[in-house]
Amino acid sequence: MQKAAAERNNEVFAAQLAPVGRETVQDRVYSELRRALIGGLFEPSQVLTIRGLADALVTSTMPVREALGRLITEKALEALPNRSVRVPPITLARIDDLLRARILIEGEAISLAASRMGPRQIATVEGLLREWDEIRALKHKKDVDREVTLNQSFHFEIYRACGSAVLIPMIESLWLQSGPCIRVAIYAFSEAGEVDTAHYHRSIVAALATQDAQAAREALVADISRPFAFLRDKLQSTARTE
Amino acid sequence: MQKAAAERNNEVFAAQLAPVGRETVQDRVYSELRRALIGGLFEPSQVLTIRGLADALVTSTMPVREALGRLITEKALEALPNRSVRVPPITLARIDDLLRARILIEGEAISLAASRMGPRQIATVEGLLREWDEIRALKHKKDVDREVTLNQSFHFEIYRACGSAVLIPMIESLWLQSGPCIRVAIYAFSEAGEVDTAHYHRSIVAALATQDAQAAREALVADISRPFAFLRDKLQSTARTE
DNA sequence: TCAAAGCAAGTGTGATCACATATCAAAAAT
DNA sequence: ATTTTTGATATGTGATCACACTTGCTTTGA
Repeated sequence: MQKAAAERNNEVFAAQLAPVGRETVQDRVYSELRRALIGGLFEPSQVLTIRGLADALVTSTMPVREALGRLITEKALEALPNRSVRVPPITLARIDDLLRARILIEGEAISLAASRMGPRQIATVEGLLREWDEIRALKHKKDVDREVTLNQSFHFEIYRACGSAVLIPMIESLWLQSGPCIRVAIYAFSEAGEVDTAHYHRSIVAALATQDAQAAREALVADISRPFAFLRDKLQSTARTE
Repeated sequence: MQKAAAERNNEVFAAQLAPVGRETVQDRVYSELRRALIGGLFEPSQVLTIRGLADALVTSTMPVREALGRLITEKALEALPNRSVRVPPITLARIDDLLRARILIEGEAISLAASRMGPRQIATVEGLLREWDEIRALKHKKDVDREVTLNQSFHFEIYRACGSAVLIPMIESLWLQSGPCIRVAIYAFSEAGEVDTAHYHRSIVAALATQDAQAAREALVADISRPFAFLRDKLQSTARTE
């Protein structure tokens, strides 16, 4: 029986075929909504409807409602008593709460990663840094989508190295929750004259290269604290404008 | 318009009617599965089927499949490539991973709670401690379900006081993931002659009463580490027996 | 003129059906 | 006797429908 299976596998391997995968529609909807949320494509407090999203994504309601349910349990979306769902509004208490949790968990993750990243992984994140420099040199602005994606790749490439199957999903949940806030902060940055984001990332990489866990943690804290602090100020000054 | 609403409210309040609530079937299924998972009613590696659960819970498949999807995103259940779902198996790496995350996050939560719990909340958890003593004095054993519930109430009564809407759902997810493991540990305890669990809880309460965050954190770490260490030893000695 | 009732469109929830795939045991072939 | 094939059963996924509830606007009545 095992011999037969091995033979069949050889047929496949000989032909150099890659596994085709079986992603469901629900998975695609879920991924798409995640991407939109982390990228801040939805406004805080925006209400989402099942049929509206199903139309926009060109599917039926079924995959959408299940994806929404999953996002609600991750606190990426919020179920109102009306049974409608919206992206959670930004409050001062919430951004402080989110930042504290991110410092705690992402700090621990990068601290673990510091002693586990080989030259191979260091090189990968350095590559991402260079890519960042390139797109910044070329275009002057407005490629914030690309920047958000690159930032995400940079951080998660590091977190993945921490080797914890428990912490990583939690960090993903935290990013999902801070996504809508962060986008607001990014816009605030670009209209306030941007500070050099890459600088923070470079000091993170420097700390990782020398396996200095404490320095890496501190550099990371500085990196993620900045947009939150910015957003906090902005929120306090505008007071109530909705 | 507001006046009219107020009048209607007065009618209701006069009659002393409580809001009736609108819990959906899906919510009930979800809660029930959560309870079962945290209580360790499912075996690690056990496969769950939608139709099987729907029959057991006397509903249709629809609420069950959505509840399962939510539990999968919380890592309380695991989606196999077959598209079937099972409760995650126990491995040494996983219990170490879970324990580390729980120490990190629950430690932070209790540390925050230490400075926020008033005499009111302290009294509540002391009440839970007394309740524990009572059921231990009466029955000699085998009320492990009651004990599990009481343990859960004790911890979450404290965590709720930390005031973080971000950390608490994460802790719930961690309990969901460690539930199946813990039950194994509890059985191991009862056959190995039980150590006094209440002792650890009492030192937690003592630390909280004096608002000593560091002591509370240490006592908590000792409390939650114990079953994991026990389970770890058991797993290593039995080596492979499945 | 304004509040209350009524009506209509929109929305979430749960049930049921159709279909593709997985699983497993029995039968057939080597 | 072992392996392959085959067929029956079980299971997850997505579509569609019926129903209840919400919401906002229009109409009615004072």
